[in-house]
Amino acid sequence: MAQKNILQYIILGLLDQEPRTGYELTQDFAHEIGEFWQAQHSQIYPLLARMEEQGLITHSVEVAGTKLEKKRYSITTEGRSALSSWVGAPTPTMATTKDEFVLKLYFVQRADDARLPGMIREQIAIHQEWLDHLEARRQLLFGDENVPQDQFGHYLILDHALTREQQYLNWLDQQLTQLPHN
Amino acid sequence: MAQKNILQYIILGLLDQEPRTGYELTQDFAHEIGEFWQAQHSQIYPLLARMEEQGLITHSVEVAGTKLEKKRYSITTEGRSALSSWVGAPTPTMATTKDEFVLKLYFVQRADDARLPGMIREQIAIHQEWLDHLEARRQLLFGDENVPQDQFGHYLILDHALTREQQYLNWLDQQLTQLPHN
DNA sequence: CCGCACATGTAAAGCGTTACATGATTGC
DNA sequence: GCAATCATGTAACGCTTTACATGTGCGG
Repeated sequence: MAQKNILQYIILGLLDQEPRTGYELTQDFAHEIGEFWQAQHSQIYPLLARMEEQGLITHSVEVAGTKLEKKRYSITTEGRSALSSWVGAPTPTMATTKDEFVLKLYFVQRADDARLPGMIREQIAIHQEWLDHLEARRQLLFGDENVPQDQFGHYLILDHALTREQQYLNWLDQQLTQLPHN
Repeated sequence: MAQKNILQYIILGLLDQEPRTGYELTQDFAHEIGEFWQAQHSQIYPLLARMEEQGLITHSVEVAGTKLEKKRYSITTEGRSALSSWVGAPTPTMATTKDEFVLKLYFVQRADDARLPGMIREQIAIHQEWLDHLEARRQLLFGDENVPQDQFGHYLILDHALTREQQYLNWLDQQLTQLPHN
């Protein structure tokens, strides 16, 4: 019910690239993957335990310093097979976007509403900052490379996120300039 | 916690336009607003009761036929004030997107993966259908009108959704043609 | 030695979907 | 009469976020 544990497959995909600790997975969600899926450590740690029970992953313990134990998880054959059938399966459900700002716009009935310019400018600032972050990230990871053979998937989704943000900003700019007496 | 009951404000916004029954609100989510937020009747009816307890809305009973009682809800002064401060408040959180397809792309490491063309074509079909639906909707609601003074918010978010879908489709098309030996 | 990042968990609560449940109205 | 739609609810379950909780390692 609810949704269908997509998070599990994301974790499998990440562990398929290389073994990781729960903490490192959490970082990935905070940075890399965060454009397309969000998850906190409080969701990740219990899920890792459940996935290990199901035989999708295993872990080995690393000791850092003198005491600190890290659990480094890796994907099993069974896990690799589950990942593969997820990727190969049809994806009939569209992306769901929950955009609070756009909803607020819906309830602004009149084009001359005094709040509109401020609301739009606020969003422009937020999305501009995000776009800058994404561009820096692409530069860092791929430089001026055009279409890398390696890490192709990563390149793809960064490109997707960049295109999306650029379009969102364009749209906001356009709406701002088209407002009455502005 | 979790999220901050945005649904509540959407309902207030809809009731601010005109009084509605729970059933009608459910229809609105299935059609109008469904592009931007989803909600089932099982979430709506309990929330209406809670909102009435809080004094944000009230209802009067209509009898259809001989027995069937409908509860028609309307917004109160208090509700109108809550709605207004929501719209006026900053919206610091960006839209969150959950896109299962793009995630799958992330885990396709190589550009020559045999599954890619099929995966992308499937998404093109889905998004094309959605775009057609949105265009029909704009035509129906606004015809060839350019920027309506009335229903401005509705026009805005429809335009936003259209722009977004168009960009998504462009991106998919571009990726498909740029695949190796294709 | 202090602060920040690293590292791993659990608890509580709300959000959201699917399923269960019931009955009335309307048009054919 | 029968089916589709109108109309209103509850229950169960899983997903997601926020908060609570604890301890180690490392660099300045």
